[in-house]
Amino acid sequence: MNEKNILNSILQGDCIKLLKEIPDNFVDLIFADPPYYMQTEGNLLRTDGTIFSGVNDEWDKFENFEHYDKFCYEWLTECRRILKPNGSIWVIGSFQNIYRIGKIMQDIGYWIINDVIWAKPNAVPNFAGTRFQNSHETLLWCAKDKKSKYCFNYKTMKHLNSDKQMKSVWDISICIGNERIKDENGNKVHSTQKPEKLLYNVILSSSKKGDIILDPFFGTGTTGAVAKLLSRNYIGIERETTYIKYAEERIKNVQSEDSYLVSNTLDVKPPKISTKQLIDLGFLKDGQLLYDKTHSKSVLLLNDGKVLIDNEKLSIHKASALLLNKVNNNGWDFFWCEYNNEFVSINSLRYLADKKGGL
Amino acid sequence: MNEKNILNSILQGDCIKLLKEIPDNFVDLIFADPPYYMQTEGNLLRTDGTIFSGVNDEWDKFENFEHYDKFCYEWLTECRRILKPNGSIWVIGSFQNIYRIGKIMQDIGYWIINDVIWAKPNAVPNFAGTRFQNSHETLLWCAKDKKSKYCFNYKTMKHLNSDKQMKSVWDISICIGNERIKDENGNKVHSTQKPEKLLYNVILSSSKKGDIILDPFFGTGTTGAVAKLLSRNYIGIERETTYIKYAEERIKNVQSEDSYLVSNTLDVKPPKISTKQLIDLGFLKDGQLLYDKTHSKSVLLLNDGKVLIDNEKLSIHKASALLLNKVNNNGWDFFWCEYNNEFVSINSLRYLADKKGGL
DNA sequence: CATTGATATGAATCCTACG
DNA sequence: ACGTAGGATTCATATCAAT
Repeated sequence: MNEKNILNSILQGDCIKLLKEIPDNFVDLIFADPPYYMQTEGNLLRTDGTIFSGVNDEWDKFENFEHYDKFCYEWLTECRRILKPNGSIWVIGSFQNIYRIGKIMQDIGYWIINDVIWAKPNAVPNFAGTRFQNSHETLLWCAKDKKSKYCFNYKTMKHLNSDKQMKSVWDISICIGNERIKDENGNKVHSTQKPEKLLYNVILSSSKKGDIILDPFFGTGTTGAVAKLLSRNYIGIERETTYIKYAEERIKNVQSEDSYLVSNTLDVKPPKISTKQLIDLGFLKDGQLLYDKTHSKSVLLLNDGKVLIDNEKLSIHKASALLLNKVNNNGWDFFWCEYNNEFVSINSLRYLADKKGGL
Repeated sequence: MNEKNILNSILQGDCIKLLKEIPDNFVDLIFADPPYYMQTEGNLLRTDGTIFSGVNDEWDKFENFEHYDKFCYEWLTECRRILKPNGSIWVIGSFQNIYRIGKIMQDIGYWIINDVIWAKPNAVPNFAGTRFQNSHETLLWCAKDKKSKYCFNYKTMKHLNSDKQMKSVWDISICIGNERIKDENGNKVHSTQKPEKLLYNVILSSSKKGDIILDPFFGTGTTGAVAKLLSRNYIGIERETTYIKYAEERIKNVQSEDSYLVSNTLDVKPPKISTKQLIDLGFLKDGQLLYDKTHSKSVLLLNDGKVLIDNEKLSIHKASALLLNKVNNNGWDFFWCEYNNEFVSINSLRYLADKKGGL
């Protein structure tokens, strides 16, 4: 398999067979929406007598749990091999299958980072009044192993959530309206198309611009469409010709965004430049005062980059924590100073130094 | 074991050993809050330097998944034996353990009715910003097997939810404030005490007044307290003397409610009396007219309890459906008639006939 | 054009007692 | 076990027709 040619393309054929052809440690992120093995029987009638058209596809039929487990064990094992050491994987499912999936993933060696609940405000009701309305699905987000340094764009997601850290429960509507792909007769092309907002959260939170994202159950290509939107690369695997046809047309029409969200600017680490280096480069001066943002407290900067406070020599971090009556704090955001007649944060001087290539 | 003496008491000792002593098909409902096997290491520090006091109890320690699985397989197997054929079981867990529990339950033969998400509006935040805030736990609600006629008080729960059918996602605050049991030093007695509102939903939805409820991990007795409140019987199993002491004191102080909720009045089936029987008993008369509630449409009642509409002889259900342009409908609620100079629903006549003991 | 109301539909383990 | 008849059940949203 040519490793470059498969980027941003859909491989047609059997999922496990094609996964086996992809090299080790190749992708940054995997999103998998496997068959749920729903085990429904007969028709479900609404109270008005119409038939509810749910999932009745051949691809969702298995003989029993044993066969389903074996299938999942195999594709999940291949996915783990393909995943880069610091990559991560999302798998979506419902109560019919997700407990089997989760147990298998833990056994294989995946490390669960979160289980995320997709809460649907407009889920299908329970027509017969026989149980609680099943109004959610579950996503498992896992690292390749416990030690892996997976990607999580914490600040980006916090920013998207009104500056509160994002929770493990996501309220997202099901895929309906214009977003739902229909054929020439107006029938839905895929019985389980996922909403783009769901993939938007998944991809934006756990990958970087330019990353490679694999979807082994590509369907009508929601993963590919959102990957392109967010300037990530995708690899799709899908068996059905019809799904592929609609997916390709759909992705072709997507325009890539270019925004601070796409680049995860909020989560990009600041340049690694120390206070000592800022002194050496002339952005700070030995003996000057550093202030808090309100200009009400000050400390003295020493020539080794530490600061003097209450006759103690401390790092900017410990000093700011002391002033805030905390144990730890980020001094880069706390301390401000005069620079070229402006009052700026010392953190901004790091970006300035980095930009000027003084290092 | 004396079967009557264990009602509304706490059995002290090893969970599996004590479960083995309980007879087959003995309880109506089980609520289980087993150890989660959290696998946490070291201390978690808040940014203010204080230590977050999570679960660090001996009872949550296991050597590995294999040991944990074996433990769960055993207590879940005993619970299934103890459950009445139409009984059901709730198990609560988090992502660390619930996937193992769910898979084991399916393998044993339990049939998942719902998985319910307990969404916590006031969950512990993620202090390190390394993942999504883990703001939910998962409950598995299962029948003894696929064919079992489990109890679900659909209308009661719908009533509690502003007359919309209750969803699989429940917003409930974690157990804090006065509800949280503290020792004489003000420290929490149990590290994972569950909120009573959670047990209230569990017990009210899936049991009847007077039922027997078993909790094999009784802790400080939330299940017992809510069972007593709702006039159900409980059996607790707990190893720790301290927990038992607080649980007994707590339950002693609970006053049983007596309300239509406790009795699940909304879900009590109406008396099984047919229209034919109502005619025979004199509550309805052959040849009289039945109307819709607005008195705008009428059908003729025949001597066999069926009605005449458009020259067709139909059951009250099919006739009402026809008038509503539906396939099925409940005729008892649809049709009204004159009775003792009052305009009443024919359903109310069933209750009247039942009350008068005419049958 | 704005508003109202009828209709359609979505990953669903969707009835029960009796003969 | 299986068929049959009786009886009990739906929420949010999009679309489109009607006013």
